[in-house]
Amino acid sequence: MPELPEVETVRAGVEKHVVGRTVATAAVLNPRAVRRDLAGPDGFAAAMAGRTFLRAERRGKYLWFTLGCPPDVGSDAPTEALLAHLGMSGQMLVLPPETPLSPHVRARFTFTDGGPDLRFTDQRTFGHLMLVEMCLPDDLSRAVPEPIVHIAPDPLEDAFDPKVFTERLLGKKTQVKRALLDQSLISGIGNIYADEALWRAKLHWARPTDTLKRSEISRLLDAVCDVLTEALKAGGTSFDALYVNVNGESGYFDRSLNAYGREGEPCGRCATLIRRESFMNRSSYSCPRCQK
DNA sequence: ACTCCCCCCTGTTAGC
DNA sequence: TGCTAACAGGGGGGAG
Repeated sequence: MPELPEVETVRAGVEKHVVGRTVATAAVLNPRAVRRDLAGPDGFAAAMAGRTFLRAERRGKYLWFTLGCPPDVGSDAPTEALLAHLGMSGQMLVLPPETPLSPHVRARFTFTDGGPDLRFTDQRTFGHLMLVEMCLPDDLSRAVPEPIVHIAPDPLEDAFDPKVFTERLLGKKTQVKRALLDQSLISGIGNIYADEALWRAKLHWARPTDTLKRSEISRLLDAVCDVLTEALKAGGTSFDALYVNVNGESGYFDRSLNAYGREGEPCGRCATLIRRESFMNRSSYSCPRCQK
């Protein structure tokens, strides 16, 4: 599942292959891929033609490409971006134009240089694309696409402030894992890395946030940063491939997981068997001894 | 205003 | 063997 490390891997890969190139044609093969774009499939496709990919950026699990305008559009037009979320199964494939379309290609961009296509491929269609305006959030920290101004900074970006996070966390009346998954509080963490960070910090997922000590929050943040950084390092080895392929389930970081998906296997610290508990109609994995 | 939960979707797998 | 049901889970939006 694409969480921050996987999305960053995709961002870096796409940056390498499409920045500086100009879209010749855009085609939406499944309208659901642009369901959040008010212009609809035809409007989206028409508006993307002639645009130049300028920069590839990311916050949490969202990535976007700032766009240059065609020459006939005034340079004072607001900065726009192609915003993407990979959902559960989204991929950004860079492939030669003659490559046959796989059944799950949802949107396709060809380029004026005749080079490789960009194909948004998404088996389960939880991901989406939209053409949006950039805007500055209230704290003026960093320009982001308008639809994601409510998404908090992720722990690996400069705009992330541990003090702000700590105070907001302490003010919440919820469980610590719910808070980690709340993208408006801290972004980029999904079910896998939440369990991994909680295991490293020796905290149980159901711990009420308003009972956390500041030292525990600090430990948790360190664990979050460590696990995301290590996973990013492991996932970053595929940058040189011609296409950028992300499949969280077969990712390189699998071997390094200490809790997630390891029900019945021994804890790496104390050898107690890892347990699985139901949580929000999903699974939470933890060590019964280390994470009381 | 805040928290919680359902639902969107499809391929794989477990179970009867 | 063949079918159904559970499961994977990000996040919007509505209910409470």
